[in-house]
Amino acid sequence: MVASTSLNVVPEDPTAYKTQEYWEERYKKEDSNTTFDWFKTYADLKPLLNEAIPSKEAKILMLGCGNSTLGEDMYNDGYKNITNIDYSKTVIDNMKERCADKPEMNWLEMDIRDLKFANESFDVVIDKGTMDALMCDRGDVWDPSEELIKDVKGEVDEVERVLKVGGTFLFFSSGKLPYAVAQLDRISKLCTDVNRVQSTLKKQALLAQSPDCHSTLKRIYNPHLRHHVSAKTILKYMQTHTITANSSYDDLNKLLDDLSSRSLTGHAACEATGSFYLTYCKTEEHQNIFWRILDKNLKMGVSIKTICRLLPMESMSVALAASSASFNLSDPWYVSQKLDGIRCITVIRQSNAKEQHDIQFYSRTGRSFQSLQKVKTNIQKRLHELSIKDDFVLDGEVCAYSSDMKHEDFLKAMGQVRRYEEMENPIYQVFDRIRLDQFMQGKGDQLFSQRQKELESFLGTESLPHIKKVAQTRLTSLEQLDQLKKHSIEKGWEGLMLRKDVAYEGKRTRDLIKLKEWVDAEYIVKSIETGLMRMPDTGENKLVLTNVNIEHKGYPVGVGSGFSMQSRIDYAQNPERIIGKPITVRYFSESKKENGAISLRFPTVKAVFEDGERDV
DNA sequence: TACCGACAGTGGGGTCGCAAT
DNA sequence: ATTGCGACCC
DNA sequence: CACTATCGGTA
Repeated sequence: MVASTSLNVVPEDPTAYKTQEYWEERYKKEDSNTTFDWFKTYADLKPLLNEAIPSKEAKILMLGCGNSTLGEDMYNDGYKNITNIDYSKTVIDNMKERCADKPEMNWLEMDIRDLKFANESFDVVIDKGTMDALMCDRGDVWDPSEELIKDVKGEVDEVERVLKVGGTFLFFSSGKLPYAVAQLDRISKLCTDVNRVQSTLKKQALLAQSPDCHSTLKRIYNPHLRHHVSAKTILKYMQTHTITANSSYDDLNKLLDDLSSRSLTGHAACEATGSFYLTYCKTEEHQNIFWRILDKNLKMGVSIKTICRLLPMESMSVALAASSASFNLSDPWYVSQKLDGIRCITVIRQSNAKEQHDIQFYSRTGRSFQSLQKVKTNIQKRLHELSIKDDFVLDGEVCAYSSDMKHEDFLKAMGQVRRYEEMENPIYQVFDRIRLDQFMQGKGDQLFSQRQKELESFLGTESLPHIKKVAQTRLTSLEQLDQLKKHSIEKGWEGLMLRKDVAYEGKRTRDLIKLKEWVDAEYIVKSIETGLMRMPDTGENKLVLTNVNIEHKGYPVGVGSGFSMQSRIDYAQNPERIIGKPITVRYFSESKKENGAISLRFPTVKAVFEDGERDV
């Protein structure tokens, strides 16, 4: 006998499985010796059947037998009294012939919704995958059509009628959910499991145990694949537009890919996403997980770092400074100006193709900058002059300057660096040079002083346009540091950077320290805002204070950083304990927008004075 | 045991691109 | 031309 | 950017 390979018999339209025409055609085309089983063979089911049908003498009715071997296998197992029905004449004829050596078996052409048997004439009725075929309605198994309900009810009613009192209906279903629902279901369950455990090791173990979810997890946590639309936007859109539950997507990942690649934007994105939601998210569980996936926020205490350990993916990490630390002067330290610009990592690859070098600029988080053509041209020129062989990375800050060229203008830099057009007058202030392989590894072997020498030799003695080396001062005494601090304030610098003379490390480290002057001031809390936050200990969401609103020189400023979780909870429950009360806010400086509006840069709460007592 | 680095998750001001209005 | 949102700089 | 809180390994 030949087992049919499903490929050549799978219909283009899956709803065909419920039609008589499809099966008749299929059985006609196939060799009469072909067998086909949707799922599970007799060997799988034997223990179950033996338990459910203890008597070999039982009178058995097989609904929609098709060319399955189930009937024959049962016969060979001792169940002789089997009546097989199917609504395809072809298959019944074929089967009669095939089982000519099994005289006790009956083969009848019949519709399962209209049985021609007397009431109470069978001990056992078996349906294996037949109702599944009946239910092959495209899309929505949770909102079936009238017709489907009628068909299913027809079968069940008939079974009930022909079964003896106390008889058995054995119903085998593949229970297959639409693929997208199964995807959501898997992730949702994994998510609740992972959220429940606190230990990061246990979280990792659980994630490792669900390989089915890995492809989706990988794309959700990939920081370079953004969805460009949020749950909030879709929900809002659905309130003002009618969306039908007939999604053309059957794979969650495909929808997300189309959102990421901007194949879907604007209303089309809302339409497709909303439709997917209505089609597949029928339970609260599935709805929740869908929004979380869309927002790339699974809320289970796992983020990119943990996912990367399990499912390695390309990510860039750079050296970052700690905000303050005690440092031992016996170690060699270098001091330099802290520049108020935008971090820029330049990757320089010496391509084999003669004259051209590959030069790419990246932000601190690995997004590439396209606006630094002027810097690129000058690096290119320098590379020509030197004919350097190895690949390396320049690390520095892209700055824009005020008209007098005395101060960095951060907002001006922001307005130009991340655009597609060329930046007018970028000044790339370089403070480090790392060999590419070491940068990629996030760990090097050259000391900072050695890297500085290489940087100097690359940049040369005469100054290049648009590129400068940041001046480093070797620190010899604490008095010198105080002097430098004073100098920094006089010059109006953002602050100072302290560097230990150590090997490169692509992470936040205390070998690199930033020193800034902060301003403390008191304000009256005008109002508060509340929202949901995930409690780090339990993983539950609670209503808490998210931020307070104050007024600085008549302009509104929000402050949200600095509160402990407990005080957030307390103030959300008792707003009167903070509204109208004075608070201490620490900030870096005032900020001025083009329209003259004033605000505060990096504001944080330091103290709350509720009726004389201080608390945060 | 007490400390500390790595992670996750929360908040601020401000700018751009993009699509809708 | 303006508005609102998402993403991403600090 | 600043900040809080937790886990898990190390001093």
